[in-house]
Amino acid sequence: MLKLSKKADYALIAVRHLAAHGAEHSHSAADIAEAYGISPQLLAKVLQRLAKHGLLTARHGSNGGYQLARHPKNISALEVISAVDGPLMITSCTTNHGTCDQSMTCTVREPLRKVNESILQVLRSVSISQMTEDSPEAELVGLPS
Amino acid sequence: MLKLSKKADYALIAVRHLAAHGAEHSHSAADIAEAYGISPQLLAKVLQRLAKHGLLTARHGSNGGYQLARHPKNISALEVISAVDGPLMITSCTTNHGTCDQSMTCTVREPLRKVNESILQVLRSVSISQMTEDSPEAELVGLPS
DNA sequence: ACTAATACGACCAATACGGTCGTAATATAA
DNA sequence: TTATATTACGACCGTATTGGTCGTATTAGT
Repeated sequence: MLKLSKKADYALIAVRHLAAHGAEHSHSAADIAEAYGISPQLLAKVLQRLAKHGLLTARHGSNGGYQLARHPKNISALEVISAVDGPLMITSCTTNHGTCDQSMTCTVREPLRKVNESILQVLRSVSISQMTEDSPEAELVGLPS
Repeated sequence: MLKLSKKADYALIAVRHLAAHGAEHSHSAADIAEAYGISPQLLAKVLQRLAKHGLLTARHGSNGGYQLARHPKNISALEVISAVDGPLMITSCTTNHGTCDQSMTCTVREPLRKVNESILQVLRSVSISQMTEDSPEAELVGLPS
């Protein structure tokens, strides 16, 4: 229903947290989870995926945890979301059409592909650092006036 | 996972079909369904919702069916989608925060609300008539260069 | 060694979604 | 005025997806 998963939500929250609270020291999954009342185990899995995709660096052991791998200015919301949820395509059968069932001569595929690309562009244009500063101005993102 | 439902897909296909195939006579749910290999009953329900939201006009009885209620130029993809899937909000807890569980002081809510608004704007900027002409040009929609 | 953390896969439970069925209402045509 | 074609609508079910847990291995610091 065009809604992003809770995992993606959590991922954004966590990454934003890392960006906002000193990019120096690492934060453990448990700490972050507690700060927002999220299940620690679930958040752990989410953070693992983010680390696997190179968005975070992980350190084991005491005083370990996660850190941003890059400057928050260079991490887009899209990266975070698709790291957790997989490639974002708005329909079941865009681009690599992974089973556009029926013949259906799916007439809306092409227009929707463009819409999809636009949404990607929106998400791509939002950086994590933009999300930390809950700027009062800065209305719509990535859109013409 | 930020994907639109099949019902929304079907709705777009059907509305586009009505726009493309003579806005004069009506088309029955069964006819449209057959044309694209969709379950007639399911499509019927979808069309009913579209009619309920004033996007289509319905006529009972023989030679009845559905017609566009407005010129396809004045029907946006957003209207079609949200008629079928309900109001489009990207997170579980945007605007009318219908149960942003936990205290969580959900830090990403505000930034995501803006992203949501941008996506709405993209969808709003795509008209059905735009979807009928599978224009080779006209790349990204609703986005700045 | 002990402990604090990540890593990861298997697994379960709840919800959402796609799809069907049955029945009523309504309009057209014969 | 009867038959037929169609919309209208709610209840229902099976399956797929997702949220969330558990157990265990691994790695690093003290």
